Amino acid sequence: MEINRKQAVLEAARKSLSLFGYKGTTMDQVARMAGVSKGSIYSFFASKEELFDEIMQETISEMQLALQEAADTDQSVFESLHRVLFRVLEFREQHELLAKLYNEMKEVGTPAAREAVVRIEDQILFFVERQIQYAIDTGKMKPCDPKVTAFLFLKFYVGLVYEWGQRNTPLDNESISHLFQFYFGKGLAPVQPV
Amino acid sequence: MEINRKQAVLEAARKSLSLFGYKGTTMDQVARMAGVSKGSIYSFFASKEELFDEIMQETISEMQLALQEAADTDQSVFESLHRVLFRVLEFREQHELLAKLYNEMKEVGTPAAREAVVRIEDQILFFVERQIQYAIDTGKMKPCDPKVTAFLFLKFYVGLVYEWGQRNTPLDNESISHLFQFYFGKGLAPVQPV
Amino acid sequence: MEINRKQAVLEAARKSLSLFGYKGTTMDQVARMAGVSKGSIYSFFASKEELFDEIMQETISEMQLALQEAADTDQSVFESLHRVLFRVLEFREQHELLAKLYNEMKEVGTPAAREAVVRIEDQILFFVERQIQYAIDTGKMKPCDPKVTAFLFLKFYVGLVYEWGQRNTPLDNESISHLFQFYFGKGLAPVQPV
Amino acid sequence: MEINRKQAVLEAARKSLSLFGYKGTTMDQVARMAGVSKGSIYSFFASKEELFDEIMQETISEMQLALQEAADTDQSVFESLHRVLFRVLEFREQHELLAKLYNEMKEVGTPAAREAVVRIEDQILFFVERQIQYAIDTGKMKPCDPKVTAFLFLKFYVGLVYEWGQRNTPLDNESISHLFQFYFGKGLAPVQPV
DNA sequence: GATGAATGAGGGTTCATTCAT
DNA sequence: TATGAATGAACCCTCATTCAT
Repeated sequence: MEINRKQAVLEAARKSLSLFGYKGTTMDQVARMAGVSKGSIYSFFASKEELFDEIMQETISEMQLALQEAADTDQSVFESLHRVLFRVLEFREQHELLAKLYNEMKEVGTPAAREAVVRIEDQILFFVERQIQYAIDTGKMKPCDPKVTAFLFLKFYVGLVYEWGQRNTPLDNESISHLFQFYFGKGLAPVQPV
Repeated sequence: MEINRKQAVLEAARKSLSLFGYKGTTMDQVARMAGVSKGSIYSFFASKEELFDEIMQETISEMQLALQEAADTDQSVFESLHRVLFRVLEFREQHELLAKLYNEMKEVGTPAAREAVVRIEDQILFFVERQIQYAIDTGKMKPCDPKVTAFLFLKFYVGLVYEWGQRNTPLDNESISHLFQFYFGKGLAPVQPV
Repeated sequence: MEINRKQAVLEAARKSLSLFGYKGTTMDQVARMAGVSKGSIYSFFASKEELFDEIMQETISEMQLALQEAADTDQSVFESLHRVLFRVLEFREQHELLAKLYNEMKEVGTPAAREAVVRIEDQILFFVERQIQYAIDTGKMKPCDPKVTAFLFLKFYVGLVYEWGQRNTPLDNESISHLFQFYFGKGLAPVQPV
Repeated sequence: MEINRKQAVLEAARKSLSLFGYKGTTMDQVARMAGVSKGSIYSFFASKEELFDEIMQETISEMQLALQEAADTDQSVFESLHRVLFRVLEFREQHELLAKLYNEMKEVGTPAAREAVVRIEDQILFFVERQIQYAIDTGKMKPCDPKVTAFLFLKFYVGLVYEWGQRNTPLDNESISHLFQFYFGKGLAPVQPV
């Protein structure tokens, strides 16, 4: 039973963090959302900060594992790239959470937590960057700055996947894949530009 | 003299909000930064919330005005589009502030303030959307969903302008303009795809 | 078996009280030190307060018994006096504990517990007082206020026995006895003892 | 007005500490006793600990100053000794407070505060010790261990002055002086004083 | 009007006590 | 019966808001 209760706390905290941020999340609220008492939270986590550190570490570990898996299988460039970005899709909420906390934590976070957020972002970016570089080298992509391109790929994905869905009909994964190919692959200029 | 004092408060509050967010901003800090007493703030604004509502309204008004100006002058489609997006660039910080507060305010903000943030985003998006629709209709752009495209344009801009600069060498406006044309105009696919 | 468990709790509680005081002693700590569960403590004692009341009562009973024994045996005045004070020596720690709790309990203690502490002190003092009065009456001691003298005897003993040892090399019982005779014996003995 | 309020807080805190100890003293209680709000305390002192550090430092400074004054004036041994001990009398409550906190602080106190308590006790003892040593050297006192004797003098005084009065009719300073001379004076004086 | 000292509700945390197992 | 996970009242501290000067 303990594991479920701890998980419930983590779940509630994750949700509250996404909705209200670090300062906006009170232990009372987390306790209420998790259906446990305030005191119980402190039997699992020594402090509010440690609770949120654990959420970060957990999220980061999951993402790292996913990236590793995606990177390990050797396949064609575009497939690999898609796989990685789709992996990121699956972590849409976690990613959003990290980004949010990253911003708020500039002020209050532990150095360790902030480091971790920067690291995971960097890892994703670096992985995408390598795929792009390889695509360029093998002539599958026009020459471009791989760092900037990787950054924009990520923005594009997170935007479509997470933010678009907040105020419009969410897009399914296939649509997102098509849009990705449409905008980045072909460009918007008409074939015979005026 | 009163107007200057009120402006100083607004300026200080805007700065503190950008740096520390809503909860991280204390009235003491705003008073100190503005060089006025805490009591004075309350002679201008009934509450912390009202102060920040006013900042939002002000920001939104400025952005609306800028958009209006950009929209009013009748010019070729791409120029108009660029002008609008460049206008948005000039409000990079305000925009970031709005986004930040929008997230944090989900909890504490007045409904009015939250409405306002949504509205301004919608206005920008709608304006860009119309430009895109017009470009499509006149054959200057490949057929595409104008709503999604407008959304991605904005993400792209905000990403390059604000977020890229947070951890890399910031890009000047010209570079951003070139990158915009490069990615969206031509696409990344090589001319003779393999 | 139950008796042993209860005794273990009492022992642990007494130790923790000596070291950390009433507020500094947690039920968790007592349970850990006694090697029983927290719940078990509550099967023996209705509350933290009752547990410590019982420690007081127990300590007081032991001291009363010792005093009674010392008082019952009829011997010469000085011997009797010494025996009583040496009895008190043997309870040095309990006595210290009582004094400590007495002070801290002013706030939280039950009236009964506080009464008890006052009573035991009074009993000791009264016993010593009688010995002194008898010594005066039989010309073995210079006339003096027996109440004040009893009080000072006790201070003297507790000071030498408990407090001196906290920051200096502790004195053995014989040394203390000598010092007692040295300071009080000679000072109070008449020039021509009867 | 501020000074009075701060003084009121110090006064209330000192009182509460004497009555209930460190843990038994709540900031709410101090605020109530001082007639100020809880928040006000924190405008004078950064934390509960700092408040009590200040009380200790203050007490210690006063006692040091008093000792210095008493020590500086050069007079006959007994007079000087009395003056010092009477000085100590005047600080009866502070002294009691220090001793109490010293015990409780073993667990929770800052190292600085604990150091300070030990230091002041040592200073008093050392001063008395020197007086005694001098008295022995000049034949005004029987040979004895000056350290132990100093310790007992202090116990004697504090006992008579502070503790006796808690449960009996308090003694005035003159009575105490007489008792001191009666118990220690005669006992220690050589039969044929020089 | 301008000031900032004063207030107290609310947040994080601890721990005596309870109760399902 | 014995356990210790769970509870929540109460503690220390912060900060938006008020009001005497």
